[in-house]
Amino acid sequence: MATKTAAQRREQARIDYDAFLRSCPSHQLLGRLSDKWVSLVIAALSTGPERYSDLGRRIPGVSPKMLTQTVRTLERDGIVSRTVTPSVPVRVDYELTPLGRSLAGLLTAVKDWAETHFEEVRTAREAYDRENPA
Amino acid sequence: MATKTAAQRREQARIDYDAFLRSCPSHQLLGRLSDKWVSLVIAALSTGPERYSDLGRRIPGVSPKMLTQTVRTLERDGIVSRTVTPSVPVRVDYELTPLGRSLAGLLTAVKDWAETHFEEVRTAREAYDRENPA
DNA sequence: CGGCATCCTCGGCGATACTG
DNA sequence: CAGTATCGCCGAGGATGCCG
Repeated sequence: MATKTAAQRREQARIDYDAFLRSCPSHQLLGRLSDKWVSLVIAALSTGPERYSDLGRRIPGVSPKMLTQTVRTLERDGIVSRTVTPSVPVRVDYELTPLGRSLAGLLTAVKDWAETHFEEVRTAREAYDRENPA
Repeated sequence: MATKTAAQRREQARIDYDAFLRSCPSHQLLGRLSDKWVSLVIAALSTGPERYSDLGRRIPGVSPKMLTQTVRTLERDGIVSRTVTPSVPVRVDYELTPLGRSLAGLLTAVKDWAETHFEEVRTAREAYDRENPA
């Protein structure tokens, strides 16, 4: 068939989107921040440096794998720094870089927003659920 | 065996985490915002009301399903409003509520941060990749 | 046009076990 | 202690088709 299917058109859109992402820094970083654990790790580090296992304990439900993965990408992006102390046993500390601290400030603002407006959201949800009974 | 395995301990942690989430509004909303499309939809609406299909076009790569899903939860949370004009064909407009607009301001701040600091991030990535080949 | 139900895939993530 | 390697599952999300 000569005419494109909806799927083909959307795939084209995906390609365009990738190109768009490559040329659009902000969306790239925005996407990174949308990761479930990223905000939690940054929040956990915003009060000061933390060891690997302490981090794991402060973020309930995270697996070692995801913790490492998250912390790695954040290190790569220059958001956190990783310090290895070659004692026995080894000790590894993670800490927000200045860059990371500036970002943490913004996330804190979002968190504060969530706290102040949660009541409104809850009310809105209840109203919505009342009007749209399952 | 009487002693708990690591998995059991983490599952317990998950349960604790769920309870924590239920009692901790900010993390609940934070989680919601971590959704990939949420920030994009809010960003797309921050410049003004938009029709359903226009939204879809302004957010490359989104499927109708996800667009609807995202926009629904945002409506439920009182972040966006949905206006149906029962003409033929139907016309549906989405718009940020005042609540949504206050949130959009914060997300814009994050976006601005991303734009200002993207160079630093890029540099950090290159340095990291140079030191950690493959 | 806008939207929902259904099916199906595919990769993210958790569990487990092993190393420096 | 701080990871890495491997496997397997499950559910988010894309494709498709049908309604108001």
